[in-house]
Amino acid sequence: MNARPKWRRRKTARPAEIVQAAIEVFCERGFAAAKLDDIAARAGLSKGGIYLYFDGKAQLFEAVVRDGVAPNVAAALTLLERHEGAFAEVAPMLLARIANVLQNTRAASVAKLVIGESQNFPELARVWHDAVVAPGVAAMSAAIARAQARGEVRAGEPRLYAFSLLGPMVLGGIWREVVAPIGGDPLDMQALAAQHGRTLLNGMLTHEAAA
Amino acid sequence: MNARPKWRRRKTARPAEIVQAAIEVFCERGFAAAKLDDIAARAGLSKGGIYLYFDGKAQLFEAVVRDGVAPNVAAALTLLERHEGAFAEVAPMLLARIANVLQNTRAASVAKLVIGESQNFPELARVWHDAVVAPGVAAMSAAIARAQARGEVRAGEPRLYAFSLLGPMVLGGIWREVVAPIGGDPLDMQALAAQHGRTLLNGMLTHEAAA
Amino acid sequence: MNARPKWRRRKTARPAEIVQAAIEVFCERGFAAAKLDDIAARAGLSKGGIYLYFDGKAQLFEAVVRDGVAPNVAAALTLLERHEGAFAEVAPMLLARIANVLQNTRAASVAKLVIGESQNFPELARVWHDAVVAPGVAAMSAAIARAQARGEVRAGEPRLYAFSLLGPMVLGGIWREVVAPIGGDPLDMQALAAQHGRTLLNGMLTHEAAA
Amino acid sequence: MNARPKWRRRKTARPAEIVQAAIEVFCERGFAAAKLDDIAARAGLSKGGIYLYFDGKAQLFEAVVRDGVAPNVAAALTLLERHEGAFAEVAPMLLARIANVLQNTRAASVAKLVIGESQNFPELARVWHDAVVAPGVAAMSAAIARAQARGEVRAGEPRLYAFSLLGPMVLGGIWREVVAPIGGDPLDMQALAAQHGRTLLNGMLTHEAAA
DNA sequence: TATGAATGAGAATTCATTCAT
DNA sequence: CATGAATGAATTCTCATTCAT
Repeated sequence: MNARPKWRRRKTARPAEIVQAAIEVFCERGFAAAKLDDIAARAGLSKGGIYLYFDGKAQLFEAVVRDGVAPNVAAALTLLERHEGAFAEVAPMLLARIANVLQNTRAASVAKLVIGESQNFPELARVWHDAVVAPGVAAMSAAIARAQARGEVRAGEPRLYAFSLLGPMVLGGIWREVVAPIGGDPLDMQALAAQHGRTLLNGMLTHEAAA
Repeated sequence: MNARPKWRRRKTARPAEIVQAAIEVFCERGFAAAKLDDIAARAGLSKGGIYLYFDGKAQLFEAVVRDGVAPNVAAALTLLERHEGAFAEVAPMLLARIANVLQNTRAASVAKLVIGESQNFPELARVWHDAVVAPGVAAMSAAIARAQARGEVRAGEPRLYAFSLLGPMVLGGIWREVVAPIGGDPLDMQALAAQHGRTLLNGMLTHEAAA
Repeated sequence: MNARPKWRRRKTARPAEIVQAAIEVFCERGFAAAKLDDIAARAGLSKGGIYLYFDGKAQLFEAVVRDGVAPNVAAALTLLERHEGAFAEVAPMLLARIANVLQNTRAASVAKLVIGESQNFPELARVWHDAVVAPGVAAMSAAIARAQARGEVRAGEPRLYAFSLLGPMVLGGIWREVVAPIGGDPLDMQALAAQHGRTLLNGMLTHEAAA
Repeated sequence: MNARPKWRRRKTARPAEIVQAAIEVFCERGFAAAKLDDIAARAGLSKGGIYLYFDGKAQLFEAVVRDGVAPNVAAALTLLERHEGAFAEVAPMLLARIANVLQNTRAASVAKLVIGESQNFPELARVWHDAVVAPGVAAMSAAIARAQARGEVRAGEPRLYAFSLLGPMVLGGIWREVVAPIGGDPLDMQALAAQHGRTLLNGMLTHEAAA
């Protein structure tokens, strides 16, 4: 009677806790199969409590996507834009960082989620596009274009080069998410990043840059 | 009294019609959000009728995956295994073919589906792995290893080379499925295949083979 | 082309075959849980074929009840009415016959069925009442009343005597149907009939008749 | 806006209310024909609400059987086991009590239910057997054997005597459940208990005990 | 804030019945 | 006569959302 209330969590911490729990459950089950009950249980509150912080399942999903990918992308982008060195130096660093993020964060899971639900949540896909995909591809393309202007990279569509560079990492992420869990051969993302970087740069760089 | 029967007897054609309708609906909505009612309506029969041919939603989903991807993969594999020419010739053909399949069939949609539901349907993911992924990667790696043995391709892990080769096409498929529909810049798959093939081969081939 | 039709069963035999199959399935599952598919399969025709002979599930059920009990009751009744000997002779014979019927026919199963579905099928219960129960109790009571008139049986309500006589056999039937199948101690119906007959007659008969 | 809340919080009372409603509906319709909608309506909540307290229809059915019979049986058993008087005194009391229970409770209805569904729910039948039938018959047989040892009851299989004693009451219960509702002659259970007790004891007791 | 009982709209699934063949 | 594909109404069970407490 005299004492401590049952809940001790700071109200400011709650939304983040819920999102964290939601990331886990959505990633494990997908949007439709995720139950608010499960999310609430993992977040340590009641189902109804979620509605104090989010308007509903869809809104919670949006929050998950925003919080789950955007930060990592932002970090990668600054790397790209700020770095002033040769493309042959930046590219491997970027690939290694992507490999690292895909290995150590839920980014791949969340991306998978967005991919799977993009038809059902077009607004969401748009958010993701505007916040993640478009800036990422644009920054990448711009960096490549600058490298071309500097004579480091051969002629060619910068955006398609960006696909060449990023595609294998995406495939690697899918592999880790989907194939490895069901018994497929495991994949060393760092090795992939290294060999792919080496090979692709070898194909992209001009003779002068490669020298 | 004047005419049309409520239904027509179509025993042999039905399963394929249902699977076709199911592919459409599952691809549009995802597994959980797909309603048997919709599938039935598109297939031109009643909801209950589906159960004459399939044991339930999950079984229908399995049929969709089997029928929706495997054939295309099989075709690509034979191309790889049968072709006796130089790797520098086969690779571009293969990429072009993949671009073609991703543009003109539902393979990418179905793949997206499997990726999204692989946790909820591990058996399904396994089927897909055994029928599609493992053979594809294996054939690709083997072809690369043979090319290395012939002195055409530089040293390097064959499987990682396969990822380098296929990854951008996968990314392209995702782009077409997810990004383009919500207003992202459209992507020319053939151009991607061409430029990527050129660039990567440039990086993979030995000096002799490149000559 | 030239020869034997696929079906050889005489059309006159069909209804009985269907009823026979229906008795089995209804007794095993109860009315609601019995599937026409099962009945049809056991009867060796298609589900639709049943409708050539019966108007529907309920009508088939009625036929089952009529055919499943009435004949045995009729036989027992004639025994009761025709026999001119002393009650002390008739009663044990009757009990033995009942024991025999309950052991060797589906009468108990069908009775259980009617008991269970009597609320859902009042007409059915009525048929059963009019054809089986009322005549049986009436004949029994009349025989007892005659025996009382002859000074063989003590004073008392004849109908209640009938309950005393028949009740244990009914209980025995239930035991065999319900308790024995799930591991209850088996019951020797003949022994029950014998001991019960001896004991009850001992209590019913007047001193003169018992002498 | 003027008032009544859509629902009231009644956590502790709910299960009993639901079971009560379920007893009614199951007894009236049988297991298969009983609709959860009806049960919910009678219990005063919505269909989905039942699932807060029971896992499904089958589990609710089990609860009904447990709550519907066991208590009455327990009471009867204690009567049998505790009473120290002569069998000639206990037996009529027991029969009168059974008559009373069958007249005033739903025991007969529930028993009918179990009998009808025993094949479909073997676990249920077993519960009923273990909780009701076996102990009842055992206690009865033991009491009779003790009476035989005291020289009150004639030689004979105690269990068969138990059947002789109880059978007519069971038949009476069936009559009230099945025959009376459809217009059969009503049955006075107390009169049956009295006359049957008198008659059967007359046949069971030894000369000394009868004196 | 927080709870969790209650709701109610849905969806999958079953199966008696019909009817074109 | 017979079939069995097709129907569609009925029913169980689920779960996001609400709201009295």
